[in-house]
This record gives sequence, C-alpha cells and structure tokens, in this order.
Amino acid sequence: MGAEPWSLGGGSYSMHLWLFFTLSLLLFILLLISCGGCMRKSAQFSAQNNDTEAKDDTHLISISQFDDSVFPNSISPATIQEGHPGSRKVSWQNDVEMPGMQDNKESPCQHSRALPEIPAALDDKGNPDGKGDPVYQTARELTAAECQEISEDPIEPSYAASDQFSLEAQRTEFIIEDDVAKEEKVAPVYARVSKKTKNAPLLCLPSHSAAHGNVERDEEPPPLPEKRFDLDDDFVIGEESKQILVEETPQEDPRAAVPGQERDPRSSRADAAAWTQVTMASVLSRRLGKRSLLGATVHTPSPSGSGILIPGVIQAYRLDSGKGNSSYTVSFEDGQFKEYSEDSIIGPGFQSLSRFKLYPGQRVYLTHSGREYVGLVEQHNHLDNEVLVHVKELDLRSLRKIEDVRLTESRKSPRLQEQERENLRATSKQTESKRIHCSESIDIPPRGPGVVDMDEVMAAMVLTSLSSSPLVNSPLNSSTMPGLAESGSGSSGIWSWGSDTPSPSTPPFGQSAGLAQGGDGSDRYGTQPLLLEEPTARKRKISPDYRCAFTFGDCSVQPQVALLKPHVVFASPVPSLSGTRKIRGEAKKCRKVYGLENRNQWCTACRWKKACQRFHD
DNA sequence: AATGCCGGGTT
DNA sequence: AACCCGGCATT
Ligand SMILES: [Zn+2]
Repeated sequence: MGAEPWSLGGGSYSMHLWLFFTLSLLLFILLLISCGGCMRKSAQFSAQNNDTEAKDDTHLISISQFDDSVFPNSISPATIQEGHPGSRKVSWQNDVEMPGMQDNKESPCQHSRALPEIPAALDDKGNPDGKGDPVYQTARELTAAECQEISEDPIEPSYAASDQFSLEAQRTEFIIEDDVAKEEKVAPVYARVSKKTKNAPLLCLPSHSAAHGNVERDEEPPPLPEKRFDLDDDFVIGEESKQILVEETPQEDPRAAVPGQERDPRSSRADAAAWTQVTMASVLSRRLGKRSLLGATVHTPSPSGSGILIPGVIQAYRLDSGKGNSSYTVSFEDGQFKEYSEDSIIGPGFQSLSRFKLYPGQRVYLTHSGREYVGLVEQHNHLDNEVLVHVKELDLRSLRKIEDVRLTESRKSPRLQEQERENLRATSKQTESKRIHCSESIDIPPRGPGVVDMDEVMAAMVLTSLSSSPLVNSPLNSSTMPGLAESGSGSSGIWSWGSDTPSPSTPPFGQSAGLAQGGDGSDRYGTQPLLLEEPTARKRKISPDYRCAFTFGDCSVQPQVALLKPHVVFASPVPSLSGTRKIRGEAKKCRKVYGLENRNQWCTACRWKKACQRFHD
C-alpha cells in the first residue's frame, strides 16, 4: 500500500494534494456561482476553458456515456465531451442531442452533473498526449414522475450496469443509474468516475494480451484505489475531517514497506494505481455502530487477487472523506493486513455473500442431509447465483443457490446462525422461529476421481437454467463465460470456471474490492483519537429509492444494520426505536428486485413467502 | 396497492 | 422436507 503512486512524496505530497483539492473546490464553487444553471442545460467543456490549473491544461479528459445500444432504456444517448483534467469540474451532460436520434427532446430525467475529478494524483507526470486518460462517469437525476421509461427498463436491475471498462479502451463507460425515486424529490446521484493513469508506463501490467491466453477482453475492472466523495446536492467534497481510526492498528502494513516483497502481481498492479476511481454517493448516511464491528470475523477477497474469499478480522475502521462509506482494515491469518471498503467485506454487518462471485477453489460450507460439510466451489453461475460445490468427503457435487452455502462453519443449524445475529441486534424479542433451511440443490452423483465431468456440469446447468428466464441482456455476462459463451441461441446461464480472469478487486457484481488508501497518503492509520460513533439514534432516513447497478462499490445501498459477533465488544445496541416493534427492513427483496414475472429467480424463501435469504437487511 | 413474511396448512 | 398461501403489518 505504500506503493500507491500518489503517496510517493509521502506527507508532503499529501499536503499538495490537499491544497490542490481545496483549491479546486474553491474553483469549483466559483464556477458554480458564476455559471449557475448552465450546468443543468449543457455545460460544455473543453480544455480551453480552464487554464487555471497549472500543468494540466495540456491534457484532455474524455467523458463518455453508455451507448444507448447497450442499455436502451436506462441510459441516455452517448455523449462525449472533452474535459479538463486538472479541473475538478469534469462534467458532462446528458441532454445533448444526438444526431440521428429520433428522440431529441431532452429528457427531464437527466441532468448534467459536474463531478469533481479525482485528486490529481499522477497528473504531475502526465503524459503529453492527453489521451488514455478517460474519465468515465454517468449520473442522472431522476424525478419519479416524468420517467416511467425507466421503470420499464427490461434490464434486470442488478445487471444494469456494466463492469467492463477495459484497461485499453480509449474511453469506456459504465455506470449507473438511479432508480426512480418513489418520492417527489430528486433521486440521489450515484456516480463514479474512473480515471486512467497517465503514466501507464509506471505500472507494469503483466497481464493484458501477454498473460493467460484466456484472458478475456474485458480485463477486470480497475482494482482499486477508491475514494468516495459526497456529491450530494452541493458538492461537499473533501471537507469532512472525520477521519477515524481505532484500536491498535499497525502503523503500516508490515509488508508494504518491504520493496522486494510484492504481493500478487495483480494486486500490486492495483496499487500501482493504474486507475483511480472516485465513487460518489450521496445521501444516505449509513451510520452504524462501526465500532461494534471491530473484532468481527469477516471474509474478504484475498489480497492475493485470486478472488478467493478468505477469513479475516476487522481490526480498524475509518470513515472515508466522503461520509457514508468507510473502510476497514482486515487482518488475515497469515498476519497480513489490508484495507477494504465495506462493500467488499462479507459478513454480519457487511455484505451478503450473494453479491459476490465465488471462484473455483473457494471453500464453503453447506448442509447436506442434516449435516454440515466443507466443499470447494467449482463454478459459479452468477446468473442464477448458483454454485457447483464439490464435497470431497462425499465426493459429490452439489449445485446450490449461493445463499445456501456459507463461508463460515456453523455448528448450529445454518439458518439459526442468522437469527443469532438478530438476537444480538437487540431486536431479540423475536420469536424463536425455527427457520427452515431451504436448500435448493441438485446433487450430482459421484464420479471419477476429481475431474469435473463437463457433461454433468452442463447437465446440471441446464437443469437449473431451464427454469430461469433467458436473461441474456447483460453485456457483462457474455464475457464471464469463457468457454460456454456460445452465441448459439439460448445460452444456458452464466457459468464461470477458473479460467476467466479473476477480477481481484472486483467483487462479483462489481463492487470494487480492495480499497486503497484515500487521497491523503499520509495519515492512513492516523494517530487520530478514537472517535465515538455519534450516539444519537440513527435517523431512519427515508432514503429515496435508489440502487446502483452492478459496478458499484456502493451497491451496498441496502442499509446495513450492525450485526455483531458474539465476542465483539460493542457499543449501545441502539434501543432506539421503541422496543417491540417490527421494523420492516428497507432492503429490497427478491420479489421487488426481480419482479413477479421473474419469480423463478427469487430465492426459495421468497418464493415461499418466507423471509428472504438472499437480501438481508 | 404492493411488499414482506409469519403461521399454518398440504403433499 | 418442500412447497403453498391466508392474512396481517408495513410502506
Ligand atoms: Zn429472496
């Protein structure tokens, strides 16, 4: 981690960064004031406009948007503009009229939105051509009323965004959409900006064409450095000094300092900051008892970049500069440490496993005829979210819904584990409802030694795919299925074997995995005093209904509730809401997510009108 | 009106 | 166990 490009200069650099940052902010504000509404309409930009920023005027940034052909209803016409890199106000606008587009009337649903750029990071050593420095961003503001078109979007919500931004593409796009808000007000803008490093030479991308012959064209998304801003309605950027940290955290990642000892190439590449991403979220402050999570055992994508989820323990946390998101330092059994965005952590109080991709070799636990077994994942079909697990002990392969496998062993009945957390959550009054364990699995009889019998696998796949609707629209699907991608009509689901590029830092559905340090390379685990979590009862904000598609680190829009591990010392359980009241979680469940017409994609529990086991609260 | 899901069925 | 669904609470 010490390897992040922008932390080169150590403290002094970060100083600059901050300066830069603040300056830009000011600039930004100025612009806002002077320009006022121009932003809404059509803020065009070009390099010529702002020469205020030092050394950066030479570089251009291109901003592009999704191509309509890919996401017909969810994204506005492609727009490409030129921007100015140094300037924070990289913006774009949706309302541009596209030649040849029948739909010229500007959509009321979308607005231009200026976005702060990423901290200049590598700009100083920018490369002259100004190319190769795309900024991707897309965002929209929607008002419920005028945009029914959106709601008719045939694209399965979770797949609505692409995670394919390749490293080589001149400009790529991706992102997001807000969901139509139920409320009157404008939905929050959810956007992310990615920027490719200028100094490509610095990072030795071992991969690309060279590496595995099987590398898919859509190289995994930029691994890392990720930072959040709060874009909200009035760009409150950078402010926020609420850095937080806690409990004896190693000053540094021990091995980070050791130059020779690099981690996995991929991982280091990430650190090389081939990309810098900025994720902006707005609204919705998920303030939870983060402290309470200290010491909790969780799972995170292995730092090795293999994609395998390994157990670790939360050692510390901090809120990132943008409120709303925090990162955690996780320690692993081997003594390693790594910081992760909360979005890439799996465990009580974090993400649910169902959002992640399981790579072959992943160790999982499952219950088979009343008993728990360990197994290794062989494939993961993330269309149906099913995994083929091989249970060595029985030499059998079992095809399961992902929610039917666990990363942790549980002596107790699996589903009670969940309930256990609930109890800790102070909502304990709940009934001792014995949850059923619905396992929707198809066991595949033992076979030859350890070799996967392709046919059987196929058979199993087909079996389960038959029932699922042909949801082939996700562009990203096609790339995830190396061998089976057959374009032949009626593909059967999306299965991935190890062959496909493990996107190390990119959890399955796009959440960026690791989280490199923020813009200020210095005070990582600052000596900041432990800051208590605001004791004030968490406001139950009726956040506008929004979701981010796929690629979002922040997909965790599903509000999290602090769930605690038994041994974790925790702060107030927040008796906040008057005791015995059943509070309906705000997480959207299968029914809502997939829709009635796609009932077959719901998790079993939902189909049975039971508590959803795929999207918890 | 739509969702989420508990309790209590039936197969 | 797998599955279905009435009906209530919540939004
Ligand atoms: Zn469900």
